[in-house]
Amino acid sequence: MEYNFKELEEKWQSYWRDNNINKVTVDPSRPKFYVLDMFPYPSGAGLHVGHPLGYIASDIYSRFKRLNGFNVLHPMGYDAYGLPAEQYAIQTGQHPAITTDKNVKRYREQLDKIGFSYDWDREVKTCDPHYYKWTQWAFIQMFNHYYCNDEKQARPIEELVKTFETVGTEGVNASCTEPLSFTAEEWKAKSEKEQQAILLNYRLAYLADTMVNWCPALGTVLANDEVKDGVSERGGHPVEQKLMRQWLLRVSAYSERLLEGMNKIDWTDSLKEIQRNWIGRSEGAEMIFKVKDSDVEMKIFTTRADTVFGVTFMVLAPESELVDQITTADQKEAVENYLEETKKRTERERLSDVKRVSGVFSGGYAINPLTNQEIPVWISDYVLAGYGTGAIMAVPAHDTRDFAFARHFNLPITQVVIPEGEEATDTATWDDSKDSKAGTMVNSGLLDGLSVPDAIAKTKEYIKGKGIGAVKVNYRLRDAIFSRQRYWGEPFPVYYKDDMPYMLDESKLPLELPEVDKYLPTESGEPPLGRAKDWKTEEGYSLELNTMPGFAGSSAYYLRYMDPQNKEALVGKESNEYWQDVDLYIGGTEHATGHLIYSRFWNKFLYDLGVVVKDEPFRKLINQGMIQGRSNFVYRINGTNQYVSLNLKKDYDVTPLHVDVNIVRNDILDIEAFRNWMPEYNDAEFILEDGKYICGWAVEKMSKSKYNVVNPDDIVSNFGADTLRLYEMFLGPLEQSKPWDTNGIDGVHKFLRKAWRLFHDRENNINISEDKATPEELKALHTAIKKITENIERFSFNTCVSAFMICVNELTDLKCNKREILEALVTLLAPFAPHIAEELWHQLGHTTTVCDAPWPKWEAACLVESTITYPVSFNGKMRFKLDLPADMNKADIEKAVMENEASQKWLEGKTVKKVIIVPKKIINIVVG
RNA sequence: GCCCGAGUGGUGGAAUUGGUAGACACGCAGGACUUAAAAUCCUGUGACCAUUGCGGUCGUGCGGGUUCAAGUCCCGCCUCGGGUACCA
Repeated sequence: MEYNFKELEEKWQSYWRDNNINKVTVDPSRPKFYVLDMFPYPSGAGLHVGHPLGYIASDIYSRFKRLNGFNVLHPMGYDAYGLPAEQYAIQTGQHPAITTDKNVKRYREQLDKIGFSYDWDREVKTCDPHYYKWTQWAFIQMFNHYYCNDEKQARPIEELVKTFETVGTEGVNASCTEPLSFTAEEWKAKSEKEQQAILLNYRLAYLADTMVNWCPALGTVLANDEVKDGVSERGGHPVEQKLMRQWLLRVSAYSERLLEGMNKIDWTDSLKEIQRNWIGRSEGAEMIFKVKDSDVEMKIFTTRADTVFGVTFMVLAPESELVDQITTADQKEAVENYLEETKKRTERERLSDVKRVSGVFSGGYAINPLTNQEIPVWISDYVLAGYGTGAIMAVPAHDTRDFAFARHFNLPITQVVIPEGEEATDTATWDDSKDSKAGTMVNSGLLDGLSVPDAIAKTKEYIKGKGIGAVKVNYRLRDAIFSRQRYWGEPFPVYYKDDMPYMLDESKLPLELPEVDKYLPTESGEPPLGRAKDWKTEEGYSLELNTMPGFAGSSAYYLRYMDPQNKEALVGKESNEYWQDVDLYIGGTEHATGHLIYSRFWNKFLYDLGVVVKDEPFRKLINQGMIQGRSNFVYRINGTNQYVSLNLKKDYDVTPLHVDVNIVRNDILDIEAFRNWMPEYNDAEFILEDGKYICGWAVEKMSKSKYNVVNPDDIVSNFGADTLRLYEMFLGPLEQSKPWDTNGIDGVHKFLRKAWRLFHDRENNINISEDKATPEELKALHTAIKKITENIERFSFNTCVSAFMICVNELTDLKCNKREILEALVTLLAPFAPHIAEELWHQLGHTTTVCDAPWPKWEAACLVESTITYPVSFNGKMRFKLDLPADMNKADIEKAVMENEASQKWLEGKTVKKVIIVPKKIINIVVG
């Protein structure tokens, strides 16, 4: 066997391991580079061929940077807490730690076979107490800090306490759950418990009664980003709204900084856009509407204060606390019925039923502060309690939802904006609200005749001046619910005294996850930790029963990799100052609104504390595309055990059935393997075409049930890790989603064998010439150096592989076996196919690893052409090619073309209007 | 609905700033070597017309436009993928 990938891959993997080739340490004499893959959750199914796509890309880049003299940090670890292991524990009674351990081992085996250059000494696991100690530590810090809006950073809570003691809330501008106001005397008069309750209103990690997404099937609450389309992202179970006392992180305090920070990071526009939408900044005004015959005031948020003359009713969210205060006696029953009805609707029903208009009149009236008009106050679930103030001014003429509501309940509609090029019309004739982004104001008193932007500005001035409102910026981003009623997660370092939460002393960390007899809630409905024996502090205070969510452990793991063994700190100063931040982060786009927001928040908080030197954790981020499955089908003739080949199926009545893609090659079914696949196919019969059974195919999600899962281990054992690596890259651009189709893999495998043969004679002996390279050979090499270097830098790995193929094809044609050429070629190949490169490098006589070889530089002198093959076009259509000296000037080129025999046919009977010559590119002659 | 992204041969894809559309592979067809197979190598391969040779016409989702020249830029649509959605 000539290229024995199996033998040499095992050999070099153990060489790298035994010689600590991938170990990195802080080394200020060299520039650092930090390449990170998104933390994988080790699932029971193991890796399929889609998972390593990003890992291969990041590994190529890491190795490339190392060859260019960088000290590269390239770690890997596991996001080991999670629901699947716990669900499995509930079913089987097996401790989730055992399941997790098993899965981690399997992941590691699979990863090792692909030849990644991870420094495994830095591996972290979120469920390891040495690791989650620092998750708990960070939580304590958040509890002990609040966010100062003036200084735009987190400050110690003691500072706030001091302010309260001296001046009360006077001058305090802090992020809080609800604005409070008290004097120093009032503060001092409060009990310890009352003071603690007030501080929770400011802490960055706080306990509050809040509406949560409760998932009964999973027995836990979920964060907003864990709910998709009203069902849980994991498992797809229904989710309902429920009021519960929960831990939250005040992520919303950092909204503006999270938004601003995106201007200085190199992420894709689409990903930044997703985050911007999720943060949802909107600039508008808060306005106060007095309620008639009462001292109740309604505060509303609007982005269109200019349309205030078009307000014909007000709407409160059903959960708003003003509902009680505004509802009149005679409407009380109707309102209560409505509240009862809305409460029963689950989140899912509400979402699937968006068009249904519902609501009830409260009986109360508000006064429009600009017109002094009385306007009815309604209650409807189309207004959300969680956004703005939970109350709106309705402008039915210019808002779709308000319009639908007004029509349904027969409320008046007043037009206040005339869109450009239109006339005012009777709103009774409208089918829908009118767009009001641009136009002229009408029916608007002092705003009449103004353009929309002018009117907005004028209204803001007016309400500010009159003290009836204020300019305000609102964010859609909610605080993150941080409690989970589950077992398999980090325990909170929290105990309760007099119903108030207190933090454990840092010296007590880590607070380790206790054993429980079952992984289910207790009979009284408490979370699983309620089953733990002696789950209390030494003093006898009971400990928190909730655990932390999945994103807790993944929010600062990139920092821990910098200094994973540190017992004194999450990350040591020296390590953090050296490694700074992640230079390149590769992972899927599915974390756009979860992990990538939370870890940025977490990092900014640590930055405020002075724990880390960088404000943003991930400098450049690339989203690799998903690898979809490519399913194969056989066609069973209905009612028989007979299967008909793809192109003959139209003559029969057939049912397509998924067939395991691993027994199909180039869409041709291995009939014997099919018969042995499942008992029901043992005596299957086939109708063949050209003696073959051809399968149909389709692109679908890669999943067990579709029998289209391809395992990287199988590819490695059939073709080798180097082939797998090259092929995953060759499939297409990294960012693009594409189906996995093993069909093309022969091409890259053949390429590696061809490359091998450049170095060896027919007897497979190394055969290298020390002669000087010819210009042709140098040109082939330097073209490849240039293309591959530039393409790695712009993450275009698929075109790198083509460049390799072209180079090896050319060198094969030139029968080149010169050291001068081949040594550089091996180095270029090392990031992509490290095993074969290491083998050839050693066969070339080197005794140290190819991982530290110098990256070749391309030389312009080797690339210059003496002649250029010009495409000659007439009226833009290429007609023939013409070889001309590269240094020929325009005039001579024109002369040469005009006199050329091939031109005459196109010039005949025509006049030349114009001749365009772009030197070294193209010649175009315009004739008429 | 709104916001992104993408549509190129039978397939994956290439064409970096407007300059030879289809690189590089897969597949397919034919051939060489071989008792045979595997492996390897060679030739052809966008469509249509012509095929005795040359050759010609069309062609990057659709319809327009700018330009000597458009896959690439502009305008209007269509389809697919992703995100988000009573967010005032």
